[in-house]
Amino acid sequence: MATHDPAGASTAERVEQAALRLFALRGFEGTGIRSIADEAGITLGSLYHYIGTKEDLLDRLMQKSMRGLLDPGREIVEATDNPRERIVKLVELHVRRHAEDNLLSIVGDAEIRSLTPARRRKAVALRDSYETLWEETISEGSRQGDFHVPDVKLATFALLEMCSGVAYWYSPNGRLSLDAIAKAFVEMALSLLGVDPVGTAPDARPERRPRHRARP
Amino acid sequence: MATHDPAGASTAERVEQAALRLFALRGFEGTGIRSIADEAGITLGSLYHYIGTKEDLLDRLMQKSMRGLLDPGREIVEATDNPRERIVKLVELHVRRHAEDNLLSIVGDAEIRSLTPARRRKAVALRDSYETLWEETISEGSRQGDFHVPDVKLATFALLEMCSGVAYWYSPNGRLSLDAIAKAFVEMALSLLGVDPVGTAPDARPERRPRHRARP
DNA sequence: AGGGCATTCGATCGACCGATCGACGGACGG
DNA sequence: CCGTCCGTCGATCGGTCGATCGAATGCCCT
Repeated sequence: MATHDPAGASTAERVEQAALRLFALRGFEGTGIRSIADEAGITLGSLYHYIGTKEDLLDRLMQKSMRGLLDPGREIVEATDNPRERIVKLVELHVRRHAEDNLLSIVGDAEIRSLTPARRRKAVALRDSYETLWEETISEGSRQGDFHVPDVKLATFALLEMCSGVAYWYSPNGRLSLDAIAKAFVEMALSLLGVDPVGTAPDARPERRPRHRARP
Repeated sequence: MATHDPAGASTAERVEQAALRLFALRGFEGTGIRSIADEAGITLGSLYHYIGTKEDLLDRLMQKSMRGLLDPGREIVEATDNPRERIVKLVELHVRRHAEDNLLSIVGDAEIRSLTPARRRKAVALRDSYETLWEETISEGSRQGDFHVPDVKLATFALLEMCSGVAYWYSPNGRLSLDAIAKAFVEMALSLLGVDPVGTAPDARPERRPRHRARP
């Protein structure tokens, strides 16, 4: 029942985790089905009682990866009016998922190309929907004068890409806690968006430090 | 002599370009040597008069990709004192190369994992050297009070990643010119770094617009 | 105790993988 | 006019790929 790699995981869960590790490490094409079976501790014949084809397995991981971003992303957009608050929550979501589920995120981001056309189209559609959440938020924020970016689409791509990179270097044993990392990325994102340092919170927080740039 | 895919390219050049296209599109492991031969317009047997092994071919592309960033990057660092000017030039270099040589950049960024350990170590060392140029620039800029970032290393990763993303969507026929894209990324990078809007150039340019501007 | 079913296994399939080889050919220098 | 040699080719190597199948096993429910 536990979703996070319990010691006594079922075989199906071990298979999925094994595939995830290997796909993230060596890529889909670079991973043989025998390696997956080995990593899961079963034989090749047994493996095929859990996966349909190798691509079915990838497709399921892919869906899981994108759903884990798109669904909470939509909730955020529906629940938040203010573009500034929205982008803060979107960045936090994106960074946290790319850190906590870094393997799934790597596969989701990098292996779209390994899907056959029909499935790739669906995956691309999901990704586009997710990116649209960001783009509309940034566009709205620019329209309202909260954000100041040279180009909405470029800012969207830049922001998404910079947050996705977390998946490639995050380690739970690293120098910074995930909270600290998320906070830093929110700060950098707002800065990139040209958000006026003063003022999201209407209730004035007196302890706010100068954030960036001490304007003399 | 032309370096950019002349119509009458030599066979060796056609082979390299073919491999580059395919590695960038399908990945190293996802590309068969027969596909490379086909794409280059020769037979499999002939192919092996130009490449050593498939990995030799990748390694050469890899070196080319990293050298194309590291060498000019070092020149910039040596020629520029001011961290602000330095980072502007580094961003321009990185974005321009990831756009103009997007296939080579994609392969260089994504296929390090496909190299065997000895070669991978060398490639990683080159990449680390390049990233150090950025990190030291950002660190120095922070020390001098020009930049204001939550964390130097996080800012380095964020900046590099956001600029690398250009390789995946740039098209010479796109909505924006490469000059415009580079300019926008410089602007976003400086904003992310919390650079004070006023004043890089000591010689006061009167026509400087309000940086982020509200477009009428 | 026994029936039924999910799970596992080893053997095996044809296709494709990266890589090698000897033969052919034609352009060019002597 | 002939020998040399670089580039090209088709054939072929052993190995690995993804995928399938029937038989054996273990477990649960009745």
